[in-house]
Amino acid sequence: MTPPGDVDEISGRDDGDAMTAAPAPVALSAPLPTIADVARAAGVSKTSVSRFLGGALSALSEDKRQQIESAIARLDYRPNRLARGLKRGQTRLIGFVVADVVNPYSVAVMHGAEAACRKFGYTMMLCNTGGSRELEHQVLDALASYSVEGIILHSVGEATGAIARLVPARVKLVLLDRRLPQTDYDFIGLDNSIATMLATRHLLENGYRDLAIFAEPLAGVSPRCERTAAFLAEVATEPAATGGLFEIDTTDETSTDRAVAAFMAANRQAAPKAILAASGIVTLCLLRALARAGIAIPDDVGVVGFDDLAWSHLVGTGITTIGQPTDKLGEMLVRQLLARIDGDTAPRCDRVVPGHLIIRGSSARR
Amino acid sequence: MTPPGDVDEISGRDDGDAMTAAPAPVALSAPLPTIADVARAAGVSKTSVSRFLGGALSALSEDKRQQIESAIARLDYRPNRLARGLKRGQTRLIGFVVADVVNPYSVAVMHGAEAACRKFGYTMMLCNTGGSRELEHQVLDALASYSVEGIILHSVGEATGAIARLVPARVKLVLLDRRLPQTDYDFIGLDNSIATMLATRHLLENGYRDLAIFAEPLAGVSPRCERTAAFLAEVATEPAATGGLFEIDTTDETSTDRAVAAFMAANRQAAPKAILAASGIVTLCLLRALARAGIAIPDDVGVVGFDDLAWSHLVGTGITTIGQPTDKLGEMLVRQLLARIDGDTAPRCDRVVPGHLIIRGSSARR
DNA sequence: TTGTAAGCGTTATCAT
DNA sequence: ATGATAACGCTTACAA
Repeated sequence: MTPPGDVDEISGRDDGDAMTAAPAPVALSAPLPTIADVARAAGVSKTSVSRFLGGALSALSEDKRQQIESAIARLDYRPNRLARGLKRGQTRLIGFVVADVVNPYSVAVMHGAEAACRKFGYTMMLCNTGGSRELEHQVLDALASYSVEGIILHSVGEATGAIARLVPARVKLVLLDRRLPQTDYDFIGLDNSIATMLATRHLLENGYRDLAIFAEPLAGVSPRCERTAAFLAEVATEPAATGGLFEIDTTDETSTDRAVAAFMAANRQAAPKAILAASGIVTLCLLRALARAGIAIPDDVGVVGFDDLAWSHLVGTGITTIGQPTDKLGEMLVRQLLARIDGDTAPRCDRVVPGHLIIRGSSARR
Repeated sequence: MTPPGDVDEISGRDDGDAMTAAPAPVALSAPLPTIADVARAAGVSKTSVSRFLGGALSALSEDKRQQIESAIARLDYRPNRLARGLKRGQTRLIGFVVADVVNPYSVAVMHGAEAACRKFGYTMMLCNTGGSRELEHQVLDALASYSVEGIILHSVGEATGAIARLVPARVKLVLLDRRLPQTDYDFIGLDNSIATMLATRHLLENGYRDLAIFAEPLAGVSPRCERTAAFLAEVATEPAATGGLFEIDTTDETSTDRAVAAFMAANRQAAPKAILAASGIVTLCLLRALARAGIAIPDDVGVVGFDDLAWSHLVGTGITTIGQPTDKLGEMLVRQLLARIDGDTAPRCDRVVPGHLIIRGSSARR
């Protein structure tokens, strides 16, 4: 079928390797076929092949179309995205910068975002900052150097020059979960006020009166601040209730131990106590500390935690949690980015999704 | 300081936007500076700038070196990695293809791998296959189209054409956790035989005699097969003990319920029962099923699970688990890849790391 | 030590 | 409908 002259030198240049009857049609060290190879094999110009690739079918005769199609299949050709990106400025790359990759919340959102990226033909570059400003700076620069079209940023909590520098690089940015004060970047996250109110109200309604919110050092990180503020505001609506904030260092066990001891030792012994953990990590640290101290849930203290984790209902009689639609968040982030990439110039978007309370044994009625 | 003529037209071409006193030195819609811009600003050739960038300091006069350095700083220039990759064939990109991004095991390894990538100047592209052959095929193709230099593959379990196609594309491959029969790709994972033996022996030594291993359908997936085989072999060393395999569908609760019921109803009522869960996901499903059935751990049944999860010690009196050095695995994977990229042609590497048993209450002595 | 020029694999412009 | 040809931003012979 194929004239011998057309066959692009597949002849073995291998030395030593005597696999003469190799099933793979391509020699091990053959250079990858380029658009030029396809053009030659199909007897057309590179331009025509490019048109075929770009879907400009209308400007192609059925004749050539078939020739090209078959040549592509024969050579197992696939376009080089780097070259395409360089020329067209469309890399179809999206960066996901996360403060903590092992945080189940981030992972869950990442899951949704990755799926959305793939759905829309994008590929995700993942970077972890570990909560370090320096690293965040570094990875944002790195992503920009790859000409990603957009970045989803779960920031360390403050606006940095590295973020500002994305703008001239034409990289679209959307913030996840954490707002950046004084900036007007798009934002998507949880409706912290309502979610916190829901949880706090639930505790109050179930008879808890001496409340506390455990959080990582607020340090201006928006969800921590918002949750704390909403918690205190809600507690204030119940005259008989008190509420306080305990900041803990999640990397230091004794920190949580101390906070727990301080809270449990507080005066109002008669008032049923409960703790709202402001994040999944804090929930974990808190539960560990309570276990170490031999404090019973919910008998000695009620517990509600942000972020519904897979194991929430396995601990004790189950931990009451605030769930977030993480997959949906991931998809929303990508969609928002793609809209901007497509030229959407609407004013800053600030979209929040509602959390839902999943009531389990840890906040049982008192 | 800077002669006016040297300043590359920063002059505002903005229409409408009247931010005359903008703090950012670069106009919003200015094209990014290229190596040519730097060369012009520094009064040297592109070549010299490229040499500077490439660290060819020896071939550069101190004079020009400073000029270039200052020009780069002035323009806030950063090289375009796409262009560099296209020309040099070095993209500094590594793909991580994982069967299940939300699996804590994968996440933990990813954490280590991401850190290693960054350490060595690489950036990670993350793809999730959800265990689908088709998706694996698709994402491998996508990664190849970006000319990643290497891929870490947590495969769906079988060798596919998509994997074979990476070879002509000169993409290095290293398998994580799951071997691919009939292939000779580099492999790094857990020493399943020893880890399983450790866990099984522990159960036997603690008096359990009626054992079972719960696993997802083996389907030729190597860790599942190896763990099951090692489990059965170890059980066989104890004449008074019996052991069986229960395959469960982790996406269907009733599947685990049925398996648990079947195992618990089995004859040998006198023999203390214990279950070895062959993965973190299975452990989770198992614990849920036991909770639903009201079966007490370890009184009614002992439990040991693969993969040490953050919450392992919070459930009941703690779940005995087999921990893996996941961060180390991640780094090993990247190092292996980089070695191959650097031209290492050593024969197929098959490296296993030892797991360690973390003994908690779920396997207490009978 | 420095620079010129030719590509890397695409797409886009402009002819034809 | 089709095809030269010039970019995209960079590296690298090869010259000087």
